[in-house]
Amino acid sequence: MSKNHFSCDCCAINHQVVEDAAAKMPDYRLLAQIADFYKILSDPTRCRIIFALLENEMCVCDLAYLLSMTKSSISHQLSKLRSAGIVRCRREGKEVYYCLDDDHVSELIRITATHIGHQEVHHEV
Amino acid sequence: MSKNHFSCDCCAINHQVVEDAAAKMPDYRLLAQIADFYKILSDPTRCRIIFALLENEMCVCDLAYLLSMTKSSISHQLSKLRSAGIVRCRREGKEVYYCLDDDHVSELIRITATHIGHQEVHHEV
DNA sequence: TTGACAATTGAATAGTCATTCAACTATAAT
DNA sequence: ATTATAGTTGAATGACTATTCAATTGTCAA
Repeated sequence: MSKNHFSCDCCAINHQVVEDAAAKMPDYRLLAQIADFYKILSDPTRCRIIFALLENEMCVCDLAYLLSMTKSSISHQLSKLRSAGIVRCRREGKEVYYCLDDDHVSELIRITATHIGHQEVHHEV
Repeated sequence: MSKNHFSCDCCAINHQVVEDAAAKMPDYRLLAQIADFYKILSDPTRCRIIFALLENEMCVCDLAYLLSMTKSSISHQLSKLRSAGIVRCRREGKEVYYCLDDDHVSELIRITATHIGHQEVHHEV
């Protein structure tokens, strides 16, 4: 994606402002983690899974049926959500039940939904 | 990306839970907007731009210098942030200055940074 | 007008990623 | 053991996207 992050093709114009911003900029590792976190939430299927699990745990079949998708693709996405620590699972017989594992995420997604929902009311997007 | 969202390869197991989730699921249009919103935040360059603009407005040169990237790539990303309503700009002579246009976003990204920061080490953001 | 610099833009490239498909594991029931 | 269902997994495919490159616009100064 990036070949060269270490050169720009110009000079800064407002040196003090740039210095201040540089001093407060989080290190790149944390920044990449933040972006990765948002990347997990940036897919409609994963968002729908999170919404589905807000109230109750569900097995893969339930989610596949609810979202009209194959078990395979649901399972792939659940795997990513699990790696990100957003859901966890438990096996019960043949079924594997998934639930949210991070209150922060449901909080965030509720805030965002409300925000965008309110935006819609005033000026349609 | 998706060829067919209208069929699953199984039946639901917990019908009541699925029905409840279906009743509370936001419509797909809102869900896609939520995912799109997160997609904007899911790129490290765009996250860095947002952090850079938390305190002061900056022109494209400043940002390019600060982030060690070309003006062109910064401009491309600013264009996306602008379409998403996250930044706005004003021209002053030859320069174009950008600033954040959405308190909600800076709030969200601060929350997330704190959350992730606390998860691993005690970074202050 | 000319030259220089700031910024934008479109096309091309290379990398990423969601879904599909097929093969596989795990569990339960007969 | 065999069969059926739930779920996982890896590879392939098609779509998407960040950066690069080249060309262009806008503004200022000489």
